[in-house]
Amino acid sequence: MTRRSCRRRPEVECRDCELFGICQVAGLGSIDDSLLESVVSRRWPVARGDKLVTPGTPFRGIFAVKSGAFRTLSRIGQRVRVTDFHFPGELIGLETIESGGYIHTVEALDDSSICELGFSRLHRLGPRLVQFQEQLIQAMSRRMRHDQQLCALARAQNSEQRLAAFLYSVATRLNPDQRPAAEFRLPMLREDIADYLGLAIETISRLLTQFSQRGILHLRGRNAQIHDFKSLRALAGLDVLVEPAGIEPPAEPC
Amino acid sequence: MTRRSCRRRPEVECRDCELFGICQVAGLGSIDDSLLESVVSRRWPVARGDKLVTPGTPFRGIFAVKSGAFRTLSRIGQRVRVTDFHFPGELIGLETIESGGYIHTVEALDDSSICELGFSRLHRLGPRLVQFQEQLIQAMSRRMRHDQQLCALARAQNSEQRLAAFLYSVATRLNPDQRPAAEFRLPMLREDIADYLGLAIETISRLLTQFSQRGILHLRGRNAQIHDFKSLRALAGLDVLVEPAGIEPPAEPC
DNA sequence: CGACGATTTGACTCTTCTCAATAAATGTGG
DNA sequence: CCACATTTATTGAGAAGAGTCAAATCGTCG
Repeated sequence: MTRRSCRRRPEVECRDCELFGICQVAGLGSIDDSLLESVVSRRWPVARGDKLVTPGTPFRGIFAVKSGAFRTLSRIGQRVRVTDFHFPGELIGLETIESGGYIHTVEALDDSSICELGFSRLHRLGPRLVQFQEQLIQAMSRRMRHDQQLCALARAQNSEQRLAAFLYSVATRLNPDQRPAAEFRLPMLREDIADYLGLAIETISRLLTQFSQRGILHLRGRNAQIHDFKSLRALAGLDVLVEPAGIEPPAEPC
Repeated sequence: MTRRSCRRRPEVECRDCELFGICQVAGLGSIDDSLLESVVSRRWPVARGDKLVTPGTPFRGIFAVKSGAFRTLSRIGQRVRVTDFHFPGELIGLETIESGGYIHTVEALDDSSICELGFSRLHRLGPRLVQFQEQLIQAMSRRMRHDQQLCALARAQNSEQRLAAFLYSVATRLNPDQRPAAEFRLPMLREDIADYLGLAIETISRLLTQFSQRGILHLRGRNAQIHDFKSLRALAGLDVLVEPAGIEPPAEPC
């Protein structure tokens, strides 16, 4: 295996993938491996810049990012904007199950690889279909909660909080153990971040310089280093006053 | 039937409710009505200001708004903010299926009523469980798509677009036929809107005055009238250039 | 090395927020 | 049903935040 300079292409382990519960139902790692193979297409490579789906692509199944990163482009009125990012272990296409066709574009930000779970082959699961659906419902529910939190942060009052929350989120999602990485590679352009957060690219740049000067984090090109997690969390509005353990909060709003 | 002045309390029809597909599986309107009754608690009244769930409430099932309106309050860091609204026909609690417990507060903005679908009684569906789950997956998928669109609009560059998109969304969601109503009652305070959109309450107020002066819409207290749908859609960034019918868009980003 | 795209920085403008003061609504009790 | 108290909404003025345009660096890749 060749690798260029320090660029590894980390691949998420199946047990850290949102598809895992679903793959397990299909017999992942058991004697029933052939069942899994017949439902999930594993590790399909996607080159940087390639489009996984475009508007009009019919829904055939959901994808799980195995390595790399993707961005979703959506048409908002006359303008095309970045509306989502997808990192290893995350599912793509959940919002399209019902409608039957994609309305946006999903594009690889890096050379990536994905697994695909074909919905047309689900009948092969036979009596395991109920368990499969259960797993899917749980994955969707988890995702909805996550999206809601992210969405709330993206609506935050000021740009500083939005960017801090975004970086914290990316640092966390790029790390298999779901804790923010101290060092990582930002797969998207400043322009993508600006677009996604609804800010000007110059604002992003200035904030990054400022964060760096304050010793919170440092971005050199695409290489990111977080120096002060506590401050970053605070900026992002993620810090919660530590409640005395064991004491239930009263039945008051949040 | 008595009604106070012009204030009806419109109740959504079952066929316009997101729970409908699910209720149908359980035999809504068929000879099997008793099955439905044993799974869905129908038309439970909730007084204005009452909390449907608070942080720590265990998940027992999902709710469907039958009449009235609700808001979701979430703790974002130190601050409690409005993160969602729920109108007749919409489901509440989908993001909590997986985690087992609510982390936010859902509060009635008006006297309202809801149906509850208890998850502990699902086994009574027997062999229909597969169809039930199918319906639930579709409802969740639909909701994810909707939330994504809303979220993208809420991140819009300027306050004018955000507010226009919000009002258009509310006008649509308050109307059973899913087209924006020309006249409706805004169930939430300006403060709720400001909080939800991440804007100052004064900004909301000024924009509303401006919209009114431009003849787009008029808000007197809580009574809203939309005069110019086209302009409102344009402001909200919802206008799409009409593509020549029958011609597929090229495989380009959106 | 050199060219091109990406990012940063500066100067200036426009938008949105904050604080303060009114003005409407809404609710309450007589 | 009216007067008063309270909450909610609007308006104004000045300050801070974020956007725009233009120019200068930085980085990457052939």
